[in-house]
Amino acid sequence: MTLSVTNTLTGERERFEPRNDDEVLLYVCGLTVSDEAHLGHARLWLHADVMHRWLDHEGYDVRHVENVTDVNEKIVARTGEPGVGDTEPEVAEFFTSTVIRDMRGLNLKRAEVYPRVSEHVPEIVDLVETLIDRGYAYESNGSVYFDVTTFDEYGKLSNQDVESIESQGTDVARSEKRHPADFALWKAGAVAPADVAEHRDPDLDPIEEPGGETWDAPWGAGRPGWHVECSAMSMTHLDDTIDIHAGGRDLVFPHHENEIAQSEAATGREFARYWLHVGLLQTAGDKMSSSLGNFLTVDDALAEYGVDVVRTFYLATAYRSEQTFGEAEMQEAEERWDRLERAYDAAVDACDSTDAYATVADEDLRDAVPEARASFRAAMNDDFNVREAMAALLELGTAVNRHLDTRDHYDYRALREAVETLEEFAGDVFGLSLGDGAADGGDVSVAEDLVELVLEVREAEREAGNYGRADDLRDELTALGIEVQDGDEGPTYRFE
RNA sequence: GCCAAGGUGGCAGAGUUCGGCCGAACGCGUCCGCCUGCAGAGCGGAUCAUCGCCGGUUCAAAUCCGGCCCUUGGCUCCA
Repeated sequence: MTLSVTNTLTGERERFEPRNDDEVLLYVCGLTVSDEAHLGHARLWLHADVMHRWLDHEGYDVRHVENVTDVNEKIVARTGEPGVGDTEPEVAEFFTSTVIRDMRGLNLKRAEVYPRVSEHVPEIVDLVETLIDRGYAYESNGSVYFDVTTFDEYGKLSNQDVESIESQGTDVARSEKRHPADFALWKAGAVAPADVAEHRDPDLDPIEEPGGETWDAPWGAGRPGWHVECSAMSMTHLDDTIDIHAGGRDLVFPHHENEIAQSEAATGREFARYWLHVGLLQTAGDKMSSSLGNFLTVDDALAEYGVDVVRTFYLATAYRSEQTFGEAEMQEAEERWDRLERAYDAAVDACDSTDAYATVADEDLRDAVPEARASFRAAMNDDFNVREAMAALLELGTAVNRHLDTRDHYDYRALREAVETLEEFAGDVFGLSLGDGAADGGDVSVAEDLVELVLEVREAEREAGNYGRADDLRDELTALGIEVQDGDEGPTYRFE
């Protein structure tokens, strides 16, 4: 069973064959740290994370690099905001710290490195010089532009002709360019007040002076253009040619198109073998976007739903499709996650119970485990079809529940294999926290003792026929986030 | 206008790469049954889809071909 992926470059599903048999170079286009991350950004992170985890699981050594763009007009636009920072580096550092907090909160596997643009200016300057030397770029008025007419394959990623691409940039920039589709590799000087005005909070004082960091270059002081960073950092930290370059679908043009042009023009080699693009998160018809103001931050979402529900939400849709965010969708995610976790918990409890016998065999459950494993692997290898893979896990959960429901004595071996399968796939590959649901803060053991004490009292009331009192106790526990379930062998409970 | 991605049941959303296992998955919702003092969870069952429209190819199409309609994204900062 081999992995196949949908490559934007060819528009087709292709068998995934990395440059080296056992190593995958993965570059993820990270975000510009000019604001807190929202659920749209997190969707890319989650899918990149699951890809990383799956490749890991399949035995590849994954070298994952994810950039942090800390040089940008929008960051300059926020300088002087109370509590954020006075300079471009301060603002960038502030939001970078929130991004790292969010990534941890989402239980993402760490990338090998999170390179910052501000620390790679020398590499960027080298790249620009190379492009000028090789005749692909030209200096104009202190800025440097990539000449799209010199790169025959320009437009190959987004399937466009150079002539059909409308001109980019401001009037000033256009006047400096030879071809309207040429794009900036280096911008002369600091950021002009006019360039930040549209990003500036109208309640704050407008920025009057040119701002932001500048660096010296052979063409004079200035700032990197907004596409070179990824080329330079990808080649610096990985290689001239990498295996997977992932990003949001909105980056196909111009960002990724320009990355290909500048990288391949500079090295003469293929820049990335597989281009994977994650569909955008929609909210009620529109994409979720900072500029539209219709977003929920990662931090708020984690506080409201918890990491497992948020991850399960993303696992409900294949990465390349668009996904809709809404209250109903989050509730469904909660149900799905609860269902999976309950089945897992039930299987663990059954394994530990005295009804689990080594001599009992349930062929249905024994068959269900390898079936689930095979389905999961097939789904993941089919362009990371996470929803299909989750379906396999949920079906295994149903098989476990059915076994527990219909048998007096449990098949220990089959249950143990089911538990291990869920831990391996739902836990390691999907990054869900099975088995440690109550482990987030507080003195859990005391809490458990107290709950059990309350339940003992409640049982006494039930036996005495005082159901009203018993129901009150249950309601109060529910209000505290403790779900009580009465079964044949007394009550069980779990923390929400 | 140009480029791209989509249009599948009440919702959400797989399946389209390699046509038949799709009489359409998983889940949510609704209804019934089992279980239960009740509830919940679980299990069983039911409900619910002429797979955007029209035409074509084929023994066979959600899946291939052609045309059309609609939605979203990109072409300006954007994951």
